[in-house]
Amino acid sequence: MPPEEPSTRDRLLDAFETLLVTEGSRAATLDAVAAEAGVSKGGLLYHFHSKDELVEGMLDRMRLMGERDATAMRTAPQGPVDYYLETSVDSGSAFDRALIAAARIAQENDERASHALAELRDQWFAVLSDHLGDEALARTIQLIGDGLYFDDTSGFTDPRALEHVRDVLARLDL
Amino acid sequence: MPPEEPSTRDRLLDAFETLLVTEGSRAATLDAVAAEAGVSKGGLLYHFHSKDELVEGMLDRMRLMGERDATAMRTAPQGPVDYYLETSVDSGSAFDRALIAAARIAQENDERASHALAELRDQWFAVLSDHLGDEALARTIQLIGDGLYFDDTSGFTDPRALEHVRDVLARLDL
DNA sequence: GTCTATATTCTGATAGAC
DNA sequence: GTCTATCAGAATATAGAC
Repeated sequence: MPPEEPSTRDRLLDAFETLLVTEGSRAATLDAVAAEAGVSKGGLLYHFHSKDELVEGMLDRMRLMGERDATAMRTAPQGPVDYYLETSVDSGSAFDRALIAAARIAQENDERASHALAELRDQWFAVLSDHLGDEALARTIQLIGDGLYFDDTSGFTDPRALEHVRDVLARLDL
Repeated sequence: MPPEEPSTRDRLLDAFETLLVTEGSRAATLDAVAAEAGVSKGGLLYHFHSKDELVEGMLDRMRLMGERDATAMRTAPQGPVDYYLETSVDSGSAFDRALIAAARIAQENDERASHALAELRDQWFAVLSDHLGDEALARTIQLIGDGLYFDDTSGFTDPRALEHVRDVLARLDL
């Protein structure tokens, strides 16, 4: 069967994430989300009764994608380290967008978002640590990934950053 | 002479930064900033005619602290690398608070904030690169610093992170 | 399921008293 | 320099028509 059109509900979550990522949390109003998704505010509020429910819907979807990502990382042909570093620079994937959006929400002092992100990080660290058998190295690589991610989402783009990291890791026989 | 009391102007900038860092940009309203600084909204608007001027005042103050930080990094007794990594975990200093606050503003699509932060990053990279004579290593260390900073400001605290990084850098004869 | 209309509160900003 | 009073517009949310 052909791929289904995204439901209005999913288009609303997409719109919410897009606004959070590109314009920040102050711009992600119900009005703006509805307009971005091409529905009225009343239409939005039928699917999500409040802004809080919009946040919860977004985090639920992110957690689902997180499960799949951890599996992909464990079984990646290039190995978990390279998979992790590659996916730390924003590929524009739906998962990346969800992660950045959740980080924006977490910064507004939202415990649910902070907690969901912390759980994802713990999963990633477990995969790296299991694979490398070296906690210090696993943590350092996670920090490099965090740095790549932070730079990328902050607009500090160095196109050669990943190449430089691989160069340095090679000196550690990785 | 004794240290001066902070001016109302400085207390307003402090309050703005504190709210941005602890509760995010949505919470940093003029009302909230005035209350946090212990003045009325009218009092605030005497010193800063608009929210935009508040942002500019904050960035100006941050740039000033940035100049001093770059000098301190170049002349640090423990060397630039360790100085940089140490100051990448939030020490609670006024400069750290300003950096985090500026990052929050930058995320709201503010070019002035993004540009000011990019200039600071270029200064830090120049000091690291000059000292190490190795661009790949300098960039990797900057990424680790970014990761430490990101984790710290996101509430992902690993008290042994810095220790782990030092361990790995030692394997590179640093 | 989606829309329009409306109520309520919040936000940024002005004017003018003290 | 700081305050109170006030306003226009935005933001979240409800009610009810279609």
